[in-house]
Amino acid sequence: MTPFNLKPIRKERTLRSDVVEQLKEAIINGDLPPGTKLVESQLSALLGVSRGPLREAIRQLVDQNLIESIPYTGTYVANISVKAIQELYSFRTELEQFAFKLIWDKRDKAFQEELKLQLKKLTSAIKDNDRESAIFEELELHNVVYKHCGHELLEQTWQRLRGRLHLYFTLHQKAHNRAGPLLDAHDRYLELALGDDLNAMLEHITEHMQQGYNKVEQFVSEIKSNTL
Amino acid sequence: MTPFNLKPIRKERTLRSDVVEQLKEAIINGDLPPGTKLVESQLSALLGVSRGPLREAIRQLVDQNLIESIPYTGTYVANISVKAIQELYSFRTELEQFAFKLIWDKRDKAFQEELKLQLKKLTSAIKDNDRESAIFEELELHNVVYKHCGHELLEQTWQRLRGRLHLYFTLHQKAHNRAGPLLDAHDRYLELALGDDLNAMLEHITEHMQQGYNKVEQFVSEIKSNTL
DNA sequence: TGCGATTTGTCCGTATGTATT
DNA sequence: TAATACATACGGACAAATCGC
Repeated sequence: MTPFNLKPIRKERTLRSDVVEQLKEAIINGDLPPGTKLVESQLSALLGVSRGPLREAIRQLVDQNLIESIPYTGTYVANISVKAIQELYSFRTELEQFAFKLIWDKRDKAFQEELKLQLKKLTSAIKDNDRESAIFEELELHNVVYKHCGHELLEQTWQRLRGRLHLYFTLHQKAHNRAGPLLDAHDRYLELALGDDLNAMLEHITEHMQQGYNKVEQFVSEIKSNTL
Repeated sequence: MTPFNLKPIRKERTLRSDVVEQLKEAIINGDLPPGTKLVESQLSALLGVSRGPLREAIRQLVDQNLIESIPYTGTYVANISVKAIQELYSFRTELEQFAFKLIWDKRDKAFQEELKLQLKKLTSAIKDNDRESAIFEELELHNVVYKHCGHELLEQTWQRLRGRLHLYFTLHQKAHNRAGPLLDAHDRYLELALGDDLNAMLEHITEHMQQGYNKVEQFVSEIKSNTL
């Protein structure tokens, strides 16, 4: 621990950014289920902001694939589909493999410690049976990797996937009332991430993602077939 | 040619989307040089739209990395930097390799023909010494690949890079008054893309991108050192 | 088919917050 | 410190498009 481990002061505070955060939260937590129609007048009244900033916030969430927008018709919380999940996981596999290729020779002490710490947090959340935290810490674990790559474009792209991924995890957890996907076998992930065999790590990512995909895909299929 | 090869009617026509296109054009063509401050009141008067749609459009261009925004201070046309170019090219390499892995076993007649046609357009533009078109057709060539992958997330990510890439090409061309990067050796690209050796294609992409990066990086370094 | 209600898209005037000089 | 310029935000109004009846 460094003596002055200060939190970054929240710069960039605008109403728009606040609204983005709140809406994202609501979607990710499942308070606004997929398909929900977002009516501007209602939302602006609910949030206590005017339509201007709200519309700008919605635009940003559309870019993050959390909201779908049809001109002159309406905006809706993003729906889930097997194809979208397929794409998300296959794309994520590539992203994370790229990340490890980038970071491999730059894995300093700080990185290693942060990764270990994050795994502890995740394990702890799982042990406490705190599902919501577990999902968050799971994503934070991967986030550590992206953060340390020093590749802004990559990190930015990851952030744009993260919300959607979080949503899937939450839905999965709510549907089954048990731990979401990927919440185990993280020891192996860490071991390889700190080891010295890059190819083994890359392979593990492929398997890791495949496992996660299988679980999510299965449950989405169930939902879809139930609602027919 | 199919008998009814109708162009899709431009749905999604809103003032915002028009402004996005116009601003993107202006930035990409170099009419709005990097670093230019965009003053809302001036721009809205110039474009003949109110500040509402303009602000929403700006938000979208920020997400495409064509505009940088500092809250309560101003928005500026994105600046160029060696690091940004490095990131763009390394990331693009991964994207395009992923694209070819996806499309490899799905390369039907339509894909092959479209790729050939697009190369013709590019070659023609180069021969006519039409630099602006050449840049566009170059990007269109790669676009064909992404389009045929059937992977929305991938294509979307590509589109978000495309503007920035276009900007680099334009700057390069304006600075040197000669063809931008990557405007040769496309025959080899096509040959491999239609061939049956995926690994050769993947390797070629790495080299292809590396070449392009070298040229752009060099010229950016020149600019930077000139303005010291 | 048309009509009316609802909602989005857009404009404008105004007020406040922030950075810069 | 004050003043200026501009971004941010508000609220009311109207136009345009969609959808249900």
